[in-house]
Amino acid sequence: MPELPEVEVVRRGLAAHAVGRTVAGVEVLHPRAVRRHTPGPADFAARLEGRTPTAALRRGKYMWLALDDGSMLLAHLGMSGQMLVQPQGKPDEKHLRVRLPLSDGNELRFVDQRTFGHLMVDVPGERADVPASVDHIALDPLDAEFVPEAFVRALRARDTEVKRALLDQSLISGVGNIYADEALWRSGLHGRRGTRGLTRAQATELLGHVRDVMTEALAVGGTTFDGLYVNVNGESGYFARGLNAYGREDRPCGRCASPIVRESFMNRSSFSCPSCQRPPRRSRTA
DNA sequence: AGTGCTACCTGGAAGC
DNA sequence: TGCTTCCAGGTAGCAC
Repeated sequence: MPELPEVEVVRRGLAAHAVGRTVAGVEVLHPRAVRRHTPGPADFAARLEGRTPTAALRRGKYMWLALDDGSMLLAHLGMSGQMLVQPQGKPDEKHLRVRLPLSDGNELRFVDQRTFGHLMVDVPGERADVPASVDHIALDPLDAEFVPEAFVRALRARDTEVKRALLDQSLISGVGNIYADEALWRSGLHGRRGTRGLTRAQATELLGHVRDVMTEALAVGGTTFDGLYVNVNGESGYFARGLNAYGREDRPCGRCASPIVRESFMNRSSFSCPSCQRPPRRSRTA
């Protein structure tokens, strides 16, 4: 499940293996992969063919290739998306959705089992260097322009639950279910705590843990791609190690040994320590 | 305006 | 063994 660190690994791979090559062809094998490109697959292909990426950029979980005509190839990996650079002629992956042969003999492949991810050709939005479709996405905590104090202020001004806020990409981007649970565990906060009840110190500490957990995962994830194979695979690397809460139901908390509990939250699972992360005494909305 | 809920999708795991 | 059901979760769009 790609969150910010995994997407950053892929961005680096694209910077190394796609930038500077010209798109020699476009093959959309599954139309759903370009569903956000509203003019359709044929237009998608026409806008890409002959273009040359000049840079690989990212905000939160979105990444894009800046193209030599000022447009952008925007990609979101969704739940299961992968961007691969493979030699042309190598057998197709089972869930190959889009193929982009490049001028150097390799090809960019978008592989996505669950098809929550997508590609589109976009135009610049409010800022010339960010696609219009990414305008509504907040800066991520690893962005040089991210202002911690502004985030802390915005978080405390929200009237919602703290985990919900962490997952809100218009407040802070790049955080998904896994790193939200990990940052909350490190902070000793239950995800159902209200944002209004957080002190400035608590909010600042939480942000610090978000940054730390992402930075640590990036350091591990960075080892998963080598050579021409640019991989983002949620199962590899960071998944196996370093997680203190996510996916650890019934296993002992690393701080107090209480069994980690799983709760349903926003139609997904939340993992927390019942002792270190006390739930709010009453529902926020009660 | 801001918050919250749900559809979208596939295949491996778990249940019977 | 083979079938059915559950589960994973990021995001847009819509309901309230």
